Amino acid sequence: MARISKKDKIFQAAARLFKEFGYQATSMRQLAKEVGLEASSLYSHISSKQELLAQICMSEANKYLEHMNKVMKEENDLLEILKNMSYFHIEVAVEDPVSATVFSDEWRYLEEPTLTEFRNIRKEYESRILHIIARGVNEEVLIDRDPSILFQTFLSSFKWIYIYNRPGRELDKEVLKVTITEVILRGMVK
Amino acid sequence: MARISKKDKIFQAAARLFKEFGYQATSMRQLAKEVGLEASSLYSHISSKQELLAQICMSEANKYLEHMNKVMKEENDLLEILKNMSYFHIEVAVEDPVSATVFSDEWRYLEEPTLTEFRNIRKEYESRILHIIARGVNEEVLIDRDPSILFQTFLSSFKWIYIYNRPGRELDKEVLKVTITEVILRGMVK
DNA sequence: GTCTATAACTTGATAGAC
DNA sequence: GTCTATCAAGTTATAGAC
Repeated sequence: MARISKKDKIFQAAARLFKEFGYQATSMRQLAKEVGLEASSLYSHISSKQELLAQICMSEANKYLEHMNKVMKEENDLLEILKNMSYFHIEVAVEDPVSATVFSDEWRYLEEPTLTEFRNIRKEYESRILHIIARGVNEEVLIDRDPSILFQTFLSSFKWIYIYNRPGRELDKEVLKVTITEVILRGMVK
Repeated sequence: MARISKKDKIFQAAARLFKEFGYQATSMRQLAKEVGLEASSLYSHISSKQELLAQICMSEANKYLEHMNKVMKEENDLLEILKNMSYFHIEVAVEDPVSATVFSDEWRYLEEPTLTEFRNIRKEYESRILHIIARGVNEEVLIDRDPSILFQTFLSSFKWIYIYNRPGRELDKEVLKVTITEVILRGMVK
């Protein structure tokens, strides 16, 4: 007996294809072939192609926000929070590169109302990191530069991992965590 | 009399649409409307949709490689080369965000043989930067960490600019250059 | 060079037999 | 739940009148 349902299989295959070819370039027929069905049979399990993208993006977005909530409750030290966020981003990028890529690159093909919902969650998440960085600048823990620029540079440090880290040239997760976090924090810390 | 040809207008509009909606999601009808023509009339100026993407990506790729060639001839100091590369990436991202986005995000929809050609140019470009960083590690100018990770983190520092820097919230180009370059070099330099 | 008309095909999704 | 058959709409690109 299969431990994962056919519906889950479809979602996993969809994420894989959305990552490899992009949402727009992935057809339902292609997805069906991937899970051993005819295209029409997919609609016994899901309601639309858009539903696939929506669920992948929203569950990923919530994952980041939930982790943030947890960290902010448990940790007060500014640099520890940033370090933790860095580690978490790298952890997700290495452990679930497929969902992370779709979340990062394909969300723009979300339709309303999911698009707005997604944007709101991401904005909430990002504004909290920005706020932490701005605090770091104020408290003279971080260098005295525009917090928005520091924030964007910080976040962009993680965005190459899920693309680069493909089978055959895997980088060690712990080395990635330590190295990237070291570089970006050394760059920003006073 | 128009200073730019209709063909150039088409290419500019195509880049704008490819950036905003993605290559796959942009139709020739949409592009035609943008330049005030019927879709079929576009084919008096260009031979295919693919040609539009190919020219945008290849000319952008060559731009980076040419600049690299120039810098490597004029400059020997390792840190000066990295600083120059950083400035150049930021310059391009601010001055021509449209082409830079298409180059960065839409190249994967290139078809053969252009896809291979594009990959080769990019690989050549990247391997030279990687080589410089590896030299920096060897000569103990940069921190003793995996050069590939330093390289990818370096390059990713610039990838948010053309997305973020939209009309209405422009960041000052010189401030961007100084700040991002400072952060990434402080992080990597011993 | 631009148009209308259309060819040739792919798309997401549905109807209904089994 | 899965299939075959199909729909309606969209796609890139071409043919040929003007």
